Order: sequence, then C-alpha cells, then structure tokens
Amino acid sequence: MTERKRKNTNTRRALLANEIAQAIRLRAFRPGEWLRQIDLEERFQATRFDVRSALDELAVRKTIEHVPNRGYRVAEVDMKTYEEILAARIILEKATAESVVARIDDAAIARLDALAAQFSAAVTTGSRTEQSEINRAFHQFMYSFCGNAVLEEMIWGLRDRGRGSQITVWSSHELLQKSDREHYEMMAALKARDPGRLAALIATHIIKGAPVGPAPIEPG
Amino acid sequence: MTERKRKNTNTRRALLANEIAQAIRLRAFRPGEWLRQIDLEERFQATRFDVRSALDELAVRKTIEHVPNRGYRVAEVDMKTYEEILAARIILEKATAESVVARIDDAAIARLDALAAQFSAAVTTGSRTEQSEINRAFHQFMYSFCGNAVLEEMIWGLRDRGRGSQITVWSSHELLQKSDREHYEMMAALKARDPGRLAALIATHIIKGAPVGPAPIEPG
DNA sequence: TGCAACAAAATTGGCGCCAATAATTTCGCC
DNA sequence: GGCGAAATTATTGGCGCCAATTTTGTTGCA
Repeated sequence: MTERKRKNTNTRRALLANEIAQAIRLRAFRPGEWLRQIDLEERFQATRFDVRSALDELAVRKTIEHVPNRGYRVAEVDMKTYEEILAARIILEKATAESVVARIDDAAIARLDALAAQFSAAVTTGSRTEQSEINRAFHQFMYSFCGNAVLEEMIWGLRDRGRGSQITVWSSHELLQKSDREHYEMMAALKARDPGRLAALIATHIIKGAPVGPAPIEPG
Repeated sequence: MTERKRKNTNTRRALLANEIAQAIRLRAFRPGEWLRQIDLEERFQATRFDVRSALDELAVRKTIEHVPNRGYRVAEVDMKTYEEILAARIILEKATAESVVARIDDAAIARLDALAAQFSAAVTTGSRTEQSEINRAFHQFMYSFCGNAVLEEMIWGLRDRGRGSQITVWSSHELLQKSDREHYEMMAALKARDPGRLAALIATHIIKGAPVGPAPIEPG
C-alpha cells in the first residue's frame, strides 16, 4: 500500500524540454527565432522524435509557438499580453505574501539574506545571466514558503512566458540597483512580519523591474 | 505587413485534446481511469499518433497523468492539491471582480441574468451535466469582461484540474440551490457596481460549492 | 535591370512497424 | 486446493522513412 510513488513525469521528453526552456531563458535562443529540429537534435544529442516531443510540450506551455509546416519558434509576446502577464504575476505573487510571512522561519530568512547579498555582488561583478539566476533563486526560495505548489507553478510559468517580450528586464543599471534595494526592503518586511508591506513591495518590484515607458530598441 | 495572422494552434492534435478533455469534464472518463490508446482511436476516429499527441498535451496541462510503460489515466488530485487549487482559484477569480465591474455593460448584464435564469431552471429539471455546462457558461461570460486573457486561461485551467478530485461538486440539492442563489447575489453586486462585494461572493461561491467537511464516499 | 515562373533543396510532419514492458492466464509443484 | 513461476497475451512507446510543404536559387522574358 506504500507503493504509490512512481509518478514519473516522462523522463526523456521532459528533461529535454527543460533543457531547451533553460536555453531560451538564458537567451541562447531569442524571441522570434526559429528552432530547427535538425540543429536541436545535434546540439542536445537527442533523436528527432525526442526533439519534437519536447517542442510540443514547450508549445503547450506557451514557451514557444508552433506554426504548421513552418516549425517552432521562441514565442514573441505582444505588449498587450505582456501587460496581462505582469498583471497576473502581481495578483499571484502578492497573494503569497501572507502565507510566506506566516510560515517562513529564521533559518530561511538568513538564507534569503545571503541570496540578497549574492545579488548585490552580482549587480556589479556578475554577468547578466548570473544576475538573472540569482534573482530567480531569491524569489523562488521566498515563494516556496507560501505552502501552495499549484500557485508556485503558475508563478514560474508566467515568469517564463514573460521572457518572450521585447522588454529588457533590467534596461538600465539604475533599475538593477533598484531591484537590489527592493530585495532588502522585502527582507525588512519579512523580519517585521508585515504581509501587507511585503505584498506592496512585491507589486512595485514587478512593475518597476520592467519599465513600460521607454521601450529599448532591440537590434535585429 | 498585415499578414501575421496564422498563429494556427496545431489543428488536429489540439482538436482531439479538447474533445478528450470535454469527455473527461462530462465524466465520460472518471478520475483514475486508464485511457487506452486503442479505445480512444476507435472512439474518436483518430490515428494512434494523433491520440498519443493529444494525450501528451493533456498530460502537460495536468488533466491526465502519464505513467511510463503503463499509459495515461485521468488525473486524481489528492486533497492537499485540491485545496491548493481552490485557494488559487479564489485568488484569481476574486481578482477579476474589479475590472469586470468596471468593464461590463448593460447588455452583458442582461445576458448574464438570462444565464442565471437558465441555471435556476436547470436546478430542478436539468441533468447534472447541463447544470455544470450552464454554470460554466455563466462564469465564463462574466470573467470574459476582466480584460485579461492570460488570467482567464489560468482560471479555466484550474477549474478543469479541480475535476479530478473525489469531491462531488454539488454534493446535495441544497448546495445546488445555494449556488443558484449566489448567482443572483453576484448579479446584484454587479448592478450596484460593487467590486468588493462581488469579490467576497466569488470567494464563498468557490468554497461553498465544494464542501470540505463531510467527504462523500465514492464506491470503488 | 526587374519580375515572374519554374526547378532544386531543405525542412517539417504523418504514420506504421516492431521491440520493450506490463498484465493475465496457465501450468506445475508443494 | 492454494501458491508461485513460466508462458502467453495485451499495450505502450521509440524510431525511421518518405510524402507534403515551404524556402531558396535559377532561368527566361519583358
């Protein structure tokens, strides 16, 4: 009766899908770029069948887009959808504040402090992808205390989808520093056990991290 | 320049996936039941390949579950996950209240009134699936005015996932009547342009529609 | 020189076959 | 007669092949 464990998500397909998803996250493939199956099977040492399965999965997850008889390309999200994604993220991520404050313990707060410090360091010395990964780790660890796996999953799905926009996440060094500062403000709210303040900070963090105003130009 | 339309979601796969999803929604296949590929290709007159593609898609959407070398079965959501889904639904559906109130027009309110009346009728005369479909139509139409397609999509994804639980949605006739009454209370809040009240009603509607207390026993 | 039609190459995508694995039945032994 | 092991059957799943389609390149004509 104790043997209902093996809920194995299909090993190979999901594995490759995540590899490709990560490559997209790291901007190895840029929004709008075509993903040729032949290139992928060579790059990831996979069979054509696995590549196609993985691409199908990513298409369902809206990470990429499928055009019949043309292939798959990294999803480009238009401005309207991007704003919808941000609005949805604000709703979901704000909603974690209360339970995160309630459940997080001192050890976890210490670990978050360390991650915030890591981000501070990366702001000056690290590469763009390092900054991104540390930032991700910070928020992922914080949200993991909300006690709702379904919610978490949706948040990360949305964050991934948002990458497909033209908006550069930290378009200037000032914004990067602002993000850095806000991390510490969140830590303060956490330590003060103030969920309302944390929620407010999360909202501005999401909005300010991606400025809607002057859209930076992306060279083709 | 006007020809960037054909974002054709893969026709056949998605079509079959939705057919199967609907069958699951209508309880033609019950949670935990195995979906044999041979049966499906006969039932839906599709090739084995299409069946498998559709099943993969549904597995990514968490409507069904894939067990390697065993096949696909309708997802069974455990109690913990079910509560997480409800919590997430409350967050998302409440969040629509403000913009729905702001955007909905009188014609739409009239149409919603009609749907509420249809549901009232179905409470006494209709079948369980009729009730379910009308209820779905009511909420779908209402939420369609929130102006955020991403949000809507997530809401319907969660509602579908929730079907996999052991909980019977309207476990008694009283709960069905309660749902009916609440629809009219929502209409009143809409007409009064009171988003706060609407949000509160949505929350209780979700909680009360699926009682957590006395879990009804399902014969194996 | 520009444009259109045609030909060649490259890429995607449907599908059927058969090996691998699990479920079921049968058979033999205790 | 009950239990376990081996054989049989059923089902899934990996994969390669080739047709359909699109893109690129070329040629001929105005």
